[in-house]
Amino acid sequence: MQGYNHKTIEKQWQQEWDKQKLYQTPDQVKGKKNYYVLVEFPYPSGNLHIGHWYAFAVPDIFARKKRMEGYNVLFPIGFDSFGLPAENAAIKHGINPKKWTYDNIAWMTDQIKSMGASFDWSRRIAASDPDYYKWTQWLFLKLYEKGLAYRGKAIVNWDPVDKTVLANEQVLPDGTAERSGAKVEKRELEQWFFKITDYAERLLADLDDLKWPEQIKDQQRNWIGRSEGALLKFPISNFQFPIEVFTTRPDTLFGATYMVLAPEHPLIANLESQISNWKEVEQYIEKTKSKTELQRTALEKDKTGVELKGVKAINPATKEKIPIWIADYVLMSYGTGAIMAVPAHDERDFAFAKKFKLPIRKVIKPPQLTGSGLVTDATSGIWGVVPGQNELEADVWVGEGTLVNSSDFDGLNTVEARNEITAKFGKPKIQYKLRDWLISRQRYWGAPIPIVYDPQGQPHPIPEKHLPWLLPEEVDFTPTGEPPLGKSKELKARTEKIFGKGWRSEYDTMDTFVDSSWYFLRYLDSQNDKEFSLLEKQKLWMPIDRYSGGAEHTTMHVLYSRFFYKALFDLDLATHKEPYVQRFNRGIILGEDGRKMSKRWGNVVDPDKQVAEVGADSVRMYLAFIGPYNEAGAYPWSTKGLIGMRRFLDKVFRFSSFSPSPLTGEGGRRPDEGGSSIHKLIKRITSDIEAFKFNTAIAAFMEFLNENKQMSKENWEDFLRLLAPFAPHLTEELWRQLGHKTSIHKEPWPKFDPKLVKEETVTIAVQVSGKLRGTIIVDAGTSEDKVKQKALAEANVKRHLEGKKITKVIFVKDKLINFVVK
RNA sequence: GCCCGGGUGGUGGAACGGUAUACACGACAGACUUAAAAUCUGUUGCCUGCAAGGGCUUGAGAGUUCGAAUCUCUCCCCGGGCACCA
Repeated sequence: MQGYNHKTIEKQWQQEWDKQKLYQTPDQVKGKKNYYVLVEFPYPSGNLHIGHWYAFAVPDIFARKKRMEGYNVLFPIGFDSFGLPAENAAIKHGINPKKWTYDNIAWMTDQIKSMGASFDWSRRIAASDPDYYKWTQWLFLKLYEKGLAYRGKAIVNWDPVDKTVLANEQVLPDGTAERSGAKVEKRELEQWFFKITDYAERLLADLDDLKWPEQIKDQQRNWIGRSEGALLKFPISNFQFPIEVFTTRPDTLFGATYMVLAPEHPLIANLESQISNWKEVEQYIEKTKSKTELQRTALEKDKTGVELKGVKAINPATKEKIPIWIADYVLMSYGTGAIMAVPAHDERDFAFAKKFKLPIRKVIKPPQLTGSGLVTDATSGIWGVVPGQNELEADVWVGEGTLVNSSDFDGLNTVEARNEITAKFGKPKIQYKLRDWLISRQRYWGAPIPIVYDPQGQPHPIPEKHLPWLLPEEVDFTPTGEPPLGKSKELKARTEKIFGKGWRSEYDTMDTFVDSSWYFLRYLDSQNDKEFSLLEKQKLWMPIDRYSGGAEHTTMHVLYSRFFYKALFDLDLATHKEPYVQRFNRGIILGEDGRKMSKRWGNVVDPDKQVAEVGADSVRMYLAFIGPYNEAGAYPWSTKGLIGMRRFLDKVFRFSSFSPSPLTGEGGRRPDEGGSSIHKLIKRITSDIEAFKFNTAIAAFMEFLNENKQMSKENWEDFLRLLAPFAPHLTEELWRQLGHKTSIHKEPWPKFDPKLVKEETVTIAVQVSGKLRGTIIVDAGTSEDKVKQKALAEANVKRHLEGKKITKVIFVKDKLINFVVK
């Protein structure tokens, strides 16, 4: 028997750790600093995926190492257990979503426990527990009081066959419903929003101080999408209200030759009596409504639009009357829903102007042409295209330059002109792409929004004493057009009993991103039924030291939870400005064929099966070895590689059996004579784990074992301590075999002696004109002169220096010597 | 189109501007075995040479430097995010 029996070992030690409550984390331990390691809590989909292992078992290495270093480490776990799949299972198979969810949680809990991760299960939470969502509702009410939760109209996807609202993912690219196949319509419904846009500036500015990977910060910046520009007003002839536009290029105002309104723009209806082609306009608006967001944007450059005939706008700078169009390339949801079109300096406006033969006027001279003498004359046909003659080849210049055809502003550069034109014709405005967070879901399996409506339809918050506002249990899921909660007799009776006849509860539930926006605070005080998370406890743990999760959550979950936390901070319900000190996005594990794991490809790796074959320690370590964990790469699974890792652990196991028994003193190992090598290993492992570079740490273990055929008991014990976070079961077993009565996981992290880390001898590269011609071995710290002497004595170096003159010698201590020759 | 990452052996990947290809997988050869598996040992970037050695090599091309996978510029390709955002 060459290998070890992982089945017995792993089960035995997991039970033992559980019995000893080894990973239960007290709020405070005297003399220990608190350290919070967080992984995103999983959705209880029903079965553990290899990705879950990657997400939990690898950061566990880090958590364990921190614990051994003497920190009081919180490494909690829970379930993000509200959401659509439970409800789909209910509709499809008639299973109760609650039963489905909690069965999954029970099953997955066992699966997660098989990892041997050091989670503190005593703090476990589940978003769908009334104990939990009570506080989700309570926090909603806090935001509502603060004016950060409001009701507004929003357009939703409506399935006319199933008579239900669909999530965007349930609408196929061709605009039909995934389930019913019906053509999805748009409906405007009253929805609840969180005012995340109020925090746009802080969400953006505070990124600067975070020590996160720039990539993640950039993605958030992009998503927030800050633009500086101006609001400008264009009067409409014979009409009292002007059209207001947002533009980032007020400097091009003199080139605005027409205007475009989004088809949904409210002004259009007010202008009906003046519009001579109203029928055509109406048709266009109808057509726009029937398009899905995807269809509307998929058409890309092929622009459509209709002129509002009979009305004109006035360019405030040139006083010219310019036509007004409506077109769906202008979005109601950004800026003011209207634009001034400057076809000479905007590619979209240019394409539109060409198609509909609208005038193009150049007002910016590109810097390249300055002084070239090529183009100076506005009548030459190259500068400033006369209305009606825009078929002439004319290019778009969207860059900076010098103003022309702009009356008093001629000659100014675009940057100056932006300020001056804004000052004269409008006012500065900062615009964000970020929209308010729509949290209403016309769904069952979520936290009910704690709002009731009086008989007049006015919303009222549900008083705190009625929380949790329970999700009704017996609900009919047959899609009928009525929201599931609207069909609950119990909910109706409950509402009327508490609030009075004619009152009704809100039927929508909250987006699950609300649940996950504060879960990390509940772990700190998971049993508290008086507070969502005691501030005193938050002070002990927040902010989170390391947060590791999927790259797909960068712009949604991470941004939402930052917003939530900031809002709580403003309400004195949180202790810091930012929740996460460090955030890492992990990569993904691909199938053995290099494709994304999918039933379709038959390349799904089942972790349970792998664990049964080679054990949890091998799976953990293989995943840690597959690539750098601090980069969000995509790594293909390799069963051969996994077996290779098992081979390494078997080697560790066999190595141990040669060690001297503390009882008998027998064993084939001599005391380590060098004594320094383990110190180098300690140094490497320590810094690699800290940097989340588990792959190179494991390589270091392998090298060490390859190089050291024998080892002192002390060094061997240090080796096991270092390996303990990676292979917690095997190291525990070997540790106990050495006679120790307490767990290796309670051992202190080995320390290295800086003096012993230094190499005694070093290999120095000898180069001639930058090319390697030999190596010499010298004592560390040998002076330039001595190295030079020895290097020049090398035969091969001599040969290359033959007949050449050394013009320069570059010496890098303990590294290299380079003779530059002529 | 815009914003980020990347491009290194047959494969996953290592390399503070200083000996490129650590570690692992795979492959090949040998030992053990009746045999296979397992294990152990050795070889393994490419070209050339009996050997010592020499030449080439980090997507392509240029530049900076005594010295570049690493820094700069141009281009090509791959991945991720955003996208008619005015």
